[in-house]
Amino acid sequence: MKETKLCPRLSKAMELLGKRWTTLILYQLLEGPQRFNEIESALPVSGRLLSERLKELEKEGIVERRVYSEIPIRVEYSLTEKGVALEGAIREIEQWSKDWLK
Amino acid sequence: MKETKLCPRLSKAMELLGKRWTTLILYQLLEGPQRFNEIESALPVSGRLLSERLKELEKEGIVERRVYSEIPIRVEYSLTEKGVALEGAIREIEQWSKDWLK
DNA sequence: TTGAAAAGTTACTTTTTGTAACCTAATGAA
DNA sequence: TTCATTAGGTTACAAAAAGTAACTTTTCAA
Repeated sequence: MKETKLCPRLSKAMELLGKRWTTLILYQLLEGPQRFNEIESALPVSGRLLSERLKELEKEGIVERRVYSEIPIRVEYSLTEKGVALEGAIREIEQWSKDWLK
Repeated sequence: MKETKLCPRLSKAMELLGKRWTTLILYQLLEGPQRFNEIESALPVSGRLLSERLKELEKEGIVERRVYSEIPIRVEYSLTEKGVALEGAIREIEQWSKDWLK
């Protein structure tokens, strides 16, 4: 990879948000905490990638994973404060898509 | 690919913006019209992908390509009205990255 | 004893990316 | 004349990421 004059934080942000499915997963979580299968059903993403993305987002402190030891087990994902802070950006994209696409 | 209840326009928006480099290229073009090599130097993206992305963005009416028949040839890329309309979203991401990353 | 549900994981194939070399045309230097 | 440079790409090939489907584990209910 080349060197760049680009702001490293924006660059990092785009490495996260610019990954396939990531922003749609966050959009989905804006609705409130959701279980793995709920997210999987709401989006055309496979379990493999959903699992991978949620792990990345958890590692970055954007999403929180909470396990409820019920039977059968229940796992809920929700946005952290850092994740909720992305709502403005996501809503802007949503609005743009309404104004300018098709 | 599975069926989904997801808004097809947001989905389409993320298919575009969620592609690697796309948003950084648009961010770069917010500075004003720029030549191919300028963009290539500003970002850690290769000529192959820059060319591919610019073509996609042009096809979507987000970026405009203008050729000046000088010697050597000059080609400038700029945002269309549709492209400029993304500024709000991009600035939100930029601000979030400043507030929350590292 | 068979089946179902939740939350993943594994194995394998297809697409995308990354990297580097190459192309064309014009100009200018040695 | 031959070589090098500039601009704006394209090609070929290897490496990484994504898509798909089958499989796993635990627990309970039929």
